[in-house]
Amino acid sequence: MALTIKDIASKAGCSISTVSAVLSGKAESARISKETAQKVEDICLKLNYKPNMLASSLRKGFTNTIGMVVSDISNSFFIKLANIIEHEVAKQGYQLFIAGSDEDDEKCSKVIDSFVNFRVDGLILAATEGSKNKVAFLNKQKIPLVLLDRYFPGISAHEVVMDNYQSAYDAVSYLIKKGRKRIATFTYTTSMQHMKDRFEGYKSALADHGIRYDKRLTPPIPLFRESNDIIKSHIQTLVEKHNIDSIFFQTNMTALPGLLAISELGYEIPSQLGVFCYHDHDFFNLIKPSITSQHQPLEEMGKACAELILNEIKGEVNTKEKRIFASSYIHERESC
Amino acid sequence: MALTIKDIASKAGCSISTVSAVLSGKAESARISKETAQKVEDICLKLNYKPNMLASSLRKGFTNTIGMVVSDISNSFFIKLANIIEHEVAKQGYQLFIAGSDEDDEKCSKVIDSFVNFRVDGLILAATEGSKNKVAFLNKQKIPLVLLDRYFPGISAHEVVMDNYQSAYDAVSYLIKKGRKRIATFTYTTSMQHMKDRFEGYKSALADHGIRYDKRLTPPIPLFRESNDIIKSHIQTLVEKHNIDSIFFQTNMTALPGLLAISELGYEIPSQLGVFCYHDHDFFNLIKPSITSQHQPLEEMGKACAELILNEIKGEVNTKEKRIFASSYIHERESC
DNA sequence: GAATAATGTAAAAACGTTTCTGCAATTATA
DNA sequence: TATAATTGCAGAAACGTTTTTACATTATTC
Repeated sequence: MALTIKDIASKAGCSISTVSAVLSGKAESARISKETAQKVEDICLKLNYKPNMLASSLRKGFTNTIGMVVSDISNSFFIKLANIIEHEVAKQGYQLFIAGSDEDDEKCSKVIDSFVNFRVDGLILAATEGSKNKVAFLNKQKIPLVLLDRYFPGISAHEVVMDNYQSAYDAVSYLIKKGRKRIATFTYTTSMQHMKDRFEGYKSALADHGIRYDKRLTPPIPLFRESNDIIKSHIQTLVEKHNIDSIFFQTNMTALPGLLAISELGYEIPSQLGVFCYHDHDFFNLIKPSITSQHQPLEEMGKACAELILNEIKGEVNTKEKRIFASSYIHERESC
Repeated sequence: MALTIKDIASKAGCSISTVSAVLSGKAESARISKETAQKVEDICLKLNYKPNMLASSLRKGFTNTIGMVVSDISNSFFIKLANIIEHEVAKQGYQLFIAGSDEDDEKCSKVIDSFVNFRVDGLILAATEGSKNKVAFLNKQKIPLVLLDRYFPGISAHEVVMDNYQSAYDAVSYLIKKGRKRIATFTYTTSMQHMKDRFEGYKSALADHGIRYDKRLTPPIPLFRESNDIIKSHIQTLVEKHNIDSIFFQTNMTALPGLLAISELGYEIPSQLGVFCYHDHDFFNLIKPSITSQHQPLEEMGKACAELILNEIKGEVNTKEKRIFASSYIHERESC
């Protein structure tokens, strides 16, 4: 078994309380003599003592950890955010743990429970569609929580979200200004509000520019599991039967298979088909032609997220539910 | 504060040992009556009791968790592996925690310590260059460990690695067979063995095909931090001054900026410059022309990794250090 | 009908920390 | 020189579980 504070104490010829005081930097206030402190430290170093956080956290009542649940751990949007948040909270001595829900309600609930069981001090949550109750539960348990990217009408919580409506509106308006008139859009079927907002943005932009909304140009894409072929056949139909001149991809999840499909079908971007993606992506510079997208202020979002959760953990009770809105800007490239 | 087993016990009118037995599925063997068990379960459900894993693990002496440290959390190679491993170990009731070291020795050491302090039951480690001592330490502490991707000569440990030499050899041979003769290669400067192996593969392939090794075609790329410009200027020099006809990118870290640079410099792939990447990537199908690469058997590697670590945790002491070699196959596309 | 076995549960120790209280020895104060 | 304050530490309780042991009560066996 691993070394304990008790082993150190007996090697050093002192009590465990002395060791504890030294190790937690309280040697001064506990009036431990320099020599004793030094001896304890030397022994710990030599024996490579590693404190047991389970015991420590159990006793202290907090863990100095934050759990982050994202829908898709391979989505660069979330990974970049996670990196930023990780650095921010580390500055205050917190460690960030990241887990993915695979956009699955049950798994989302499970990883949240797991974090709660490990008594993380706070949670950052990019929730799944059916997590409303879970969020309500976390609220009731007064577990510090920040919702990221996704939110629920009727649930009040700290939130860091994007201006989904406006970004979509701007994107579609941009396409229209570029002369596109038959604009298809792809998103996955979901009841989540942030996606509804984007869809509304799409519709409003059309309406405001006098273009009739055509439901046939917005085929529903089921979430996950080889929707790639579905997307491909939809694109083919839309081009061949419905004469579209552009596509607005509302998510990474549809954009990446979509771009692949367009390439496989041999459609020319941007001459035959204009493309606009909601999320930016490192690779969009690499692809030829490069892909125009909305660019999200990840730095800003991550920092806001970190600040909100840390404030909540530290019990700044006065901070009433806050919703931070992040706005995007269009990264113009060659695809439309 | 959160509910405890004590609260449940008093609500149910029984002792905490009874509650514990029921909750840990030992109602039968502890001869708890059906009614009592049912009552306890009902109360837990109604009150939404969440067991405190800190206490539980402290007492039990294990956490049912595995820590995984990767060099770069945004590298799709590692994320995909992590996903596979996560699913595999979950089958046996283990939870995987993932952390990134950013290829930094100190951070790597820190996250390992953090995992050790939290008493994970095992560690999967894609080590950084200077982690040899850390690995030796983990060995000495008898902490179940599997090295992934990177290994250290002279350190014996369970390992899941690729056939770096052979993959590189095959890649370069492929380029040669396609008529390329002036083959540059890019990797980052490191003393890590897996990278040396790839380099040796490159050199052997040249030698075996009667091509003289030209050091000028293998410029050193410093690890991290805006090496993008360096890569770009190297590529330009190599093309303009050294007349290269192809590049073998040995890592994602050089391949992605490299491809971007080639695109920016306006060199034509594959006519002017052939490209071969060591790691496969989802986007390599999307880019035009699509990029030829070695394809790694991630499924196989992940499963091997999970099996090794689980065996070690369960104390199959008979399993002597094992090195699992995964071999790649060439995914032929259009870039060379 | 007495001894034995089975049933259902409670009590207590333990896991490795942190933290509060106590206390002897030394030094300072009056 | 007696009292008070300070110094340097030890002891013990507590955190929320799990697990072992103990112990009444009831049922079974001879």
